[in-house]
Amino acid sequence: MGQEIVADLFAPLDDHPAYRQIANVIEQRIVARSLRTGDPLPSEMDLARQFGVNRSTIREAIRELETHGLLGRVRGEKRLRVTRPEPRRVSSGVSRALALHDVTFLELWEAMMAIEPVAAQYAAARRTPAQLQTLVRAGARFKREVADTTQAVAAVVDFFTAVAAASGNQVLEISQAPLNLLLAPALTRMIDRVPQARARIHAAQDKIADAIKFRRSEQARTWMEKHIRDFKRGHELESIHTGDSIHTEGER
Amino acid sequence: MGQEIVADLFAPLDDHPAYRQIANVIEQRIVARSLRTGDPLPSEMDLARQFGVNRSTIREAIRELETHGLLGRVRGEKRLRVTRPEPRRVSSGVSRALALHDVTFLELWEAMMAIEPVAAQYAAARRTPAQLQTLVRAGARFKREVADTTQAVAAVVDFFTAVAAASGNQVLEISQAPLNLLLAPALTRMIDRVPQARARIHAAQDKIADAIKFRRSEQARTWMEKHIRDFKRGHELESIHTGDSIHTEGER
DNA sequence: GTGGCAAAATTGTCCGACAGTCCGATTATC
DNA sequence: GATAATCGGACTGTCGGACAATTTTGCCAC
Repeated sequence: MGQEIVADLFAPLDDHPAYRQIANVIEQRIVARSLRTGDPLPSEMDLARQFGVNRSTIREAIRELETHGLLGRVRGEKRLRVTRPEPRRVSSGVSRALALHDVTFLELWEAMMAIEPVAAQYAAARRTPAQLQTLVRAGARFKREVADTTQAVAAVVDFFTAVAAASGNQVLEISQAPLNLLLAPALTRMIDRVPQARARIHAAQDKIADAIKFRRSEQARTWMEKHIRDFKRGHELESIHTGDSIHTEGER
Repeated sequence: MGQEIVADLFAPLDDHPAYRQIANVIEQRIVARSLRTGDPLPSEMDLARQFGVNRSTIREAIRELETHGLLGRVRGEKRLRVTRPEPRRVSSGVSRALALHDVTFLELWEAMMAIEPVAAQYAAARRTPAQLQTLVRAGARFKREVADTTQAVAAVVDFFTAVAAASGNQVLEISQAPLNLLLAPALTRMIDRVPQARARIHAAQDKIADAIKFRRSEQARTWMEKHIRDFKRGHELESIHTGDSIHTEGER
């Protein structure tokens, strides 16, 4: 705590290995749009020649970009091409990170309170018919599958995803996505232990979907707020929670 | 657009290459906490032996996990160890994704409106003295560097980061982080063209910092709202914007 | 232009090698 | 006895070459 803070005279020079440097160079080309989405990447041997390194090195660099979702290949194709990172892919990384950081339910809930109502509000204003439909379908699916916990939880997640997608705001959408994967385990426990949860969720989804359907922004927002608030009450009711972490306990 | 949507009967089996399979296996071990944070990974040759593949293959798998931030090495060390993905690292991936998706300023702004005020509110309630200090420092830095656009913008970003960090909510923090990298370019343009921007930013930061200092949640939230709203006005004033995309135009 | 086919190119994986460096143990020094 | 210098082993980063499987391409016939 009380250690002396002295401005270091020299910054630690971190020598990036070649594969990382190469990855960075290519990445910059992509974000600078010098390589455009859909463009095929030169062959590995070609890249190796251009960068003056071995093919193995190139491959390691490429792996890096591939996992970032900046490179990918269309099914059945061999050549890599520049790809736009899909929200789903990116968000899964975020939620994995959050899970490893042992976020509490309260943290998740607060974030949901911040994002979901706003998303619902904009969704009411901007949803397309198609978006409305997937949203309604998710609601219907929940109603149909109430009995099957796994399915029901998946439907809830889909509902939130649909709302976010309908918001017509990519930033909100991608901000919301990671919350879903965190919500699932918590919701699963809750929905099993709190009897009235299912009914309340169904009712709320109905109201929200209606509001979005009839383009009532304020209502959509308000109902979504109530909906999320309910989650917190449900979680408190569940109350026999062993720990604070959302994360399902790993084995010793 | 109007293409038929039929639920496929069979999912296309994509034969994951070995390096991907291996990456998945190790990743699952990590999220299941069977490999715990800080644990050193076996040597590449050892892993190659265990998985029964060549070291090159192992290396490609490892690259994948390394870029996800699940593996890393402490400076100057050679062996990889299991790491917790840092918010910054993860968020940079998200904002790169968003940048490639050509988010508009409005989208960014709406997301900021959703997240930042809430973060400020919780920050007022929960900030530690240290967090308050870094926050105040960022504000001071802005004041000091108003003349230098680059520095000033960096200070603004730092301010937001500090607020989010002080919120004591990891989910909010990690949700907020990507917004910063998107904000920077937009803010840079704005701050240069709208004369009164700097003064207003400074005033707002002062108010927000004060509210957080004296633990006034509502004030913190309200002032942050005003602050963000100002950005939108600034952006409208700037108005000679060539396109909607935040992204600085890439060359042909 | 279309279809079909063989050749060339490309990817995934393997093997072996070597310099540079980090780590741990051993030995030398105060 | 504690600390500092030294040495060998273990690893990583990178390289070169190789090969099967599969995709892409060029070409020819229709």
